[in-house]
Amino acid sequence: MGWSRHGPGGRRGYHHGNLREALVRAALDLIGDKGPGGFTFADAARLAGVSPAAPYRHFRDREQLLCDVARRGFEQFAEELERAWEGGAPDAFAAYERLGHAYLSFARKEPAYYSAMFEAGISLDQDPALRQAADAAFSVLREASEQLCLQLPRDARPPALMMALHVWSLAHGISTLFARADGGRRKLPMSAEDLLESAMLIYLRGLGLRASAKPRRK
Amino acid sequence: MGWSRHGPGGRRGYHHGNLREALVRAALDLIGDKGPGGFTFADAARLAGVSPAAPYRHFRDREQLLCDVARRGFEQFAEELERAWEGGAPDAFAAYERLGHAYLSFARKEPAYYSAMFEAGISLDQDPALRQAADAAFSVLREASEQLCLQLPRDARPPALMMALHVWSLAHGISTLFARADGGRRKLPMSAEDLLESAMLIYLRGLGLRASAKPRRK
DNA sequence: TGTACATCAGTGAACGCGCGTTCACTGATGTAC
DNA sequence: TGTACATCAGTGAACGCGCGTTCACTGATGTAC
Repeated sequence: MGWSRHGPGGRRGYHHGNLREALVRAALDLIGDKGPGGFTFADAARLAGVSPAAPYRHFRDREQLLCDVARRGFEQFAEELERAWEGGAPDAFAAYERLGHAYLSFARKEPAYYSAMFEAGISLDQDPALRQAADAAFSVLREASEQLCLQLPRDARPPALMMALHVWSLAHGISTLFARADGGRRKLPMSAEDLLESAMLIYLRGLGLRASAKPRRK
Repeated sequence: MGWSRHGPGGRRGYHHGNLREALVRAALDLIGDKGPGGFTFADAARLAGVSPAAPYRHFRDREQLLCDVARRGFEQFAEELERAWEGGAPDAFAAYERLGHAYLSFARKEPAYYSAMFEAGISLDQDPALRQAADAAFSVLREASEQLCLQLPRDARPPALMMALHVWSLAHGISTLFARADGGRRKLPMSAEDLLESAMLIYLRGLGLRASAKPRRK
């Protein structure tokens, strides 16, 4: 089955119509099932309903397809982080927490993208567009950190880049250890979301940051 | 070459003498080179200098070999963490920091073990000894957290298990993102070690913990 | 101490399988005039 | 509007390869007596 050319609304006949997209979606499906190492070019072709030679019209090889998947993943990731941060409104502290939630939510909702982005072992250097997408995603976190830092007195501000790296590491660690689709490898006394939120609160308190005292009601 | 039967001190002849060990070491070598997904049973046999059928005398299949590697990894990991913690002497705060360093140091020094343990996708449930080894490693961190918590006034103590999970996630995130043998995917303004140390300091400060003020000189 | 025998731990050939990749090809689509 | 032709995006057969696994086997080792 999969996204063969016979889907409703899709073109039919000799030409698939949108094979490139179909291959990407097939790859995502397969990565979700078997991990980034377990997906094969031939499998993707089969799932898309074309012959094993067809993918070569669109991707040089398996690696390039994976790379494309990762790039799309980073782009979507950046979008979702951006949407969660929303310029730091209404206040930076609350928005920063939303950012953390969005990170975890993406890892949970799109495990295949997340695998391709972080666990497929592809180098960011092999494609400028990939690196750019990855940088864009990280920038959201970095800029949010910068803005949040502004709430501290000038002489108590940590380097925002370091702060971003700390939070990223924390979110990535929790995502990979506890937020897998398979329910994680270890029983937790709390959800991965709560785990990240509590860790971020403690970390931010360590920096001298606290939730603003203003009432949250609008 | 590899650990064939002709190594100095090894037995020679028809019987390998210590094939089981040799296969484990070959697997580690291969995982180090190509990741846990890239190693094959046949490859391990070749590297150990035996026929492709020989490994079946010692391991049911590739999965079981991987599982054995992971178990050994956790055992060594637990040992090194234990050694770093050293009962929390001379003071728990300093020992806790050593624990963080030991975590990162293991991930850096034994990337193949680390991959097998955390990235090979093997379930901890498939082998009681594996789970036990993994639990033992985590226990070191949990017990250290408990002990460190005792330095806080009773009404300000966080759940030690949560604290252990936070620190583990942080260390794991930094290890996988920045402490890979390939130098990491991203240029850092600081070493992974410094990154972890600074994050832990901030986190612990957030809990109300600080380095003891006593002079460290003996 | 020597011998017969059981058991252990390898061999090497063979198999079926699926993958990546190539090739000449062909049906479908788009465009110039 | 119609036709010729170039280009595009697929097909399907074929290949070499390495893997996992099995099988009957055999050399080496250990043990009973």
